[in-house]
Amino acid sequence: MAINIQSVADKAGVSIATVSRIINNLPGYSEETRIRVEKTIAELGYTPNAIARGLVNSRTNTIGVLLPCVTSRFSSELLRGIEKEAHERGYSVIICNTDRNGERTMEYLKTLREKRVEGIMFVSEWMTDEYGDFLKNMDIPVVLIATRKESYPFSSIKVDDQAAAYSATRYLLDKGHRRIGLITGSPEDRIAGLPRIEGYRQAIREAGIELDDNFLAYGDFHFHSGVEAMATLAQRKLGLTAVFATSDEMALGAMTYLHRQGVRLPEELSLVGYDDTLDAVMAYPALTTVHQGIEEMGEIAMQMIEGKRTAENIVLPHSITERDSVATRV
Amino acid sequence: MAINIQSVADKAGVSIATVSRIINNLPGYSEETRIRVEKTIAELGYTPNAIARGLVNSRTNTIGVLLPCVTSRFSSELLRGIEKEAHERGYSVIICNTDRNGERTMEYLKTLREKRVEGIMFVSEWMTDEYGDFLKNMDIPVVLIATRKESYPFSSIKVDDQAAAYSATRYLLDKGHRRIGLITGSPEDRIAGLPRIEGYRQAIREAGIELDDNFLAYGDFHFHSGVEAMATLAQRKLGLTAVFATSDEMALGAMTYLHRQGVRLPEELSLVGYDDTLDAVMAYPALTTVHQGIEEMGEIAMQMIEGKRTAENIVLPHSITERDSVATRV
DNA sequence: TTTTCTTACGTAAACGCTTACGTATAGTTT
DNA sequence: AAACTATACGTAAGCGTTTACGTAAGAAAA
Repeated sequence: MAINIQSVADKAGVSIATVSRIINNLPGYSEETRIRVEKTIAELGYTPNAIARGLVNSRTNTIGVLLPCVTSRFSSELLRGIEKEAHERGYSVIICNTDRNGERTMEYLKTLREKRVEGIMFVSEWMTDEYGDFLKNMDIPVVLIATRKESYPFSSIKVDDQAAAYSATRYLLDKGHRRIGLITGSPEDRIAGLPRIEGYRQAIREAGIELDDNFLAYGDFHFHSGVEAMATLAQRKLGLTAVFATSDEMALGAMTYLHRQGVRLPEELSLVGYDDTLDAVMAYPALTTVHQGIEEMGEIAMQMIEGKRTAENIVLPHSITERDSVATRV
Repeated sequence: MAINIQSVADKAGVSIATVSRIINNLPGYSEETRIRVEKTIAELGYTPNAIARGLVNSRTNTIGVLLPCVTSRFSSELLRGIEKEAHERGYSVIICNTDRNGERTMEYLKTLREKRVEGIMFVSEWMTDEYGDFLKNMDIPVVLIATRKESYPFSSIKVDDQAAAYSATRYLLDKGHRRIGLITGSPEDRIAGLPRIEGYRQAIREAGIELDDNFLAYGDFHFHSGVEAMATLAQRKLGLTAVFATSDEMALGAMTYLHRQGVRLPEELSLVGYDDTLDAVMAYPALTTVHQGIEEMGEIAMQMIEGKRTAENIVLPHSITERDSVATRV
């Protein structure tokens, strides 16, 4: 049988209460006993059982993170921020890869509830009523990352997608581009799809350019869809001088297509991405992109969970980080 | 107060034992009571407390994964495999980002021990005696991924680094290259450094080419070190026609440097990477690289943990996945 | 009819802790 | 000297489960 607090107490000749006080740094024992008990703890190699502890003080020091795709750079960088902050504050993080699957998501939610996690982060996905009701019922802090849902009392942290897309498009406009394509998520995607399309449209409209849906091509934010979307756009022969892709990965996809076609970047075509992940710096030419402090988002999310601040909605500032994928059009 | 098994029992007019039997699908109750209890469970929204459960049957259904860097593609893809298999088997996974920091690693190890995880995966890093002794003491299945340590009774799963590097170099040789540079980790790195250098050397030697340390440049497996290493190699004016970089990220770094210098790829210089992550497919030209089934490694690792198979050492096969970054030299 | 099984439960101990409360001793006040 | 206080503990209840064991009632076997 594994050694527990009782074994320590027995061997040290004290009660378990005293041992407990000592390991928890509470007052109520002499220096002498402290030394003796600590010595026996070391000798026995005793480790307090967090499960038993959790049972009595209903604390698990654990949070759960639900994300649609662990392998995306966005997720990785976010996770890094979350994990860093969590570790500093003594929390462990359980990851849940939902694969955008509703059933899977509910399974995870149930597991997290059974395991009594003390907070949940819900990343990048549309919050359905099923998830929302369930989470509300759990009655623990939940923070929505890169997504939002007004109708639930959950905190959220994100960038203003529409404003960010507006900035990106505007940036291209300011560089003299007039014929700007958009590679984007579906307009039915109310999180990362529609708002960015609207931001793009707004900028185009304001510049006095006529809106034309032929300038839009749709993808799923991943690489391959980016190459295909770019191919679609190219086939339409629109005389584009720039393209804004609403994820770095899709921008890289577009680049690959363009390279294959022998298009010189950025001389013949400028490209702007979205996210500012490592992909952007690793691209050639390095990608000018919409910066959102992804790691920072994770850190703040963790703080929100611990602060037990509820229903606070943070909109993080965005910016354009300029690299080498955009040329000025004279 | 939260509702527990007692509330359910009271409301349904049975004992907690019966409720327990019902939720655990054990025999010992009539169909009639089952229905009634299940109804009250639903009404009350009762969820069994995994913490309490864990306390009595000392099972947590949780494993811990220690990795040096969550943001690398290797980690992401591995994590995906682990997570997938874990979820299927009813396990949760706690991630621990060690940042290659010994102190941090020990902290995590201690936390994981207190939380009574049922298995630990240790990824990509050198297993020190401090870690090893600690893990051995925990007396739970541990599997070493992409690393190995004979002196401990831990399972491991990895590719034969030396053989893989040999294959990659040999591949280049077979394509007619004779002047092949190597961008690699430090020879002091006994996991991913030295063995790959040795594999490279072996192939070069076998081809009857004289070994020259000027053909080697060192990096840390990440992007920036790749561009710098390539710059170093270029400055030495060795007349290289090919370079083997022992990580995809470093290969992309090399590509970026070469693109900047206007070197045509692969016509003027061929490049081979290592890992076969998404980075390789997203590069331009798409990177020919050493394939290791990363996701599969994660899956198998999880199976090893659950199977409680101990001290089994799996060497996964590797292969070269050909893409567009290598030209044949006539 | 008596004995034996089976079914359908209930009781209570155990898992490893934390913590409220009690108590004995020694020291300090009055 | 009596009363009080502080210190250094120990006792035991409780956290929410699982499960070994006991039991009462009915069915089947003798």
